[in-house]
Amino acid sequence: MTNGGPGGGGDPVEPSPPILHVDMDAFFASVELLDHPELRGLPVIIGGRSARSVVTSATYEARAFGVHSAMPVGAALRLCPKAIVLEPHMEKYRAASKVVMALFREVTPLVEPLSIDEAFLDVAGARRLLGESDVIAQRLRERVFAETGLPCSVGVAPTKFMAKLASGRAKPDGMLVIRPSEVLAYLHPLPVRALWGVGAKTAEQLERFGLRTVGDIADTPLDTLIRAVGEAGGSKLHELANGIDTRGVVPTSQEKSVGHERTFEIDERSPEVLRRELLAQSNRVAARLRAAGLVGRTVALKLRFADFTTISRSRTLAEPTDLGRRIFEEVTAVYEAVGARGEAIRLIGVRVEQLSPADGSLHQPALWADETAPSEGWRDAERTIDRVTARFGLDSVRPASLVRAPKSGETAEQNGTRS
DNA sequence: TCTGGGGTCCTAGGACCC
DNA sequence: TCTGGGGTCCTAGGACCC
Repeated sequence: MTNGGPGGGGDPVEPSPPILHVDMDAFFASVELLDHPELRGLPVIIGGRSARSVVTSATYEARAFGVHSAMPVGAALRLCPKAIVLEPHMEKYRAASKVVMALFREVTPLVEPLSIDEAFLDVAGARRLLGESDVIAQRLRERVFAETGLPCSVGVAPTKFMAKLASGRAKPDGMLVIRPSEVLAYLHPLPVRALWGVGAKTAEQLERFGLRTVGDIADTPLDTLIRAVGEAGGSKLHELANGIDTRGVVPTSQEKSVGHERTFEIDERSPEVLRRELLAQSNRVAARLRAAGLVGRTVALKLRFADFTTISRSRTLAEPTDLGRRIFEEVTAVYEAVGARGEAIRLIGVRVEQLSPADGSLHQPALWADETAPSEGWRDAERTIDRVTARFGLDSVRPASLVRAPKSGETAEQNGTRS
């Protein structure tokens, strides 16, 4: 309104959109290629060598054959017999992740890591110093590649959801800016599957209501959507489909749970082996809680049987804990209560939920103080183990099966689903 | 070569309290 | 003691994401 130009002149310049979504391309595979330059240009798959392992990342050369993450390695090799399979090295990926996240933080402190290989950046404030957001994004891409040799794609948009959509469309090694005025035109022709939170089941459900595109959803009354997919999902979908996404970029948020699980190469029936696995997992969960300065109140057991049916049983403690011994006690009691003794177990896992800071800042201290006092000895002992473990680098002995999949694969699939 | 491992969020029912 | 409704916590399962 303060603007001079009456009527004529150029249309007011649209502000450059404030949100960046940076997504590393085929992250694990790209990191491995740094150590194996001779494999560049070839189909490479990252995955374990056990019969039950899945693809956690694949180069674009492999994806051209239809390979994507979460696919069993065997199936991937059937599609692409010449693919080279490399075992994952999580420590390496975590280290690379730290480097790129640090580069992001040089642009703005408002960096929200979404997983090991992607993050949102709010550059609204950085624009005055660094230029328009598309310039920031392009420089960041160049910088990341120059410093790490790793390619990434960036989406630039007015909201988190649109930025993520844009980075997906920009892949690989690209950038896409979606301006506020372009949002709806961009969004509405896409299949519902493009919406955050719409997976196979929800898409199927929406299809039953005749809803195929994002535009269809935007045109549907809210109460119909809620009938289709539930209260929360319906409202979320309605907003996203109309380009509304009010979530801010939040640099830090507290973890809600910590867990470990393992799928056996061959289904396990031995109570002794399962007990030992629960003990090892309890200790690892506890060590991670202590390292993060957290305690948890709920201990959960997860079991997957030979036929893939999966159950979980949990118990809430009177007092939160970060002790492996306590977690183990509880989870074995829960396991015994299931009465699955002797059954073939495919997967077993331990998770601790309802986390809070160990210093008790959010808890009333006194009530149970007397009862917890005796366990302080154990806590000291476990802290000592943590220190020794860290000191001698025993962490790096952890099995390579601690794998987190990168976000690859999804975009190829999305592209494919368009009719 | 059937289906990993790390998570988050939502729903629904029951207990329990007011 | 024919009977309601809201709020919160706990548990189990499932969808979804990377």
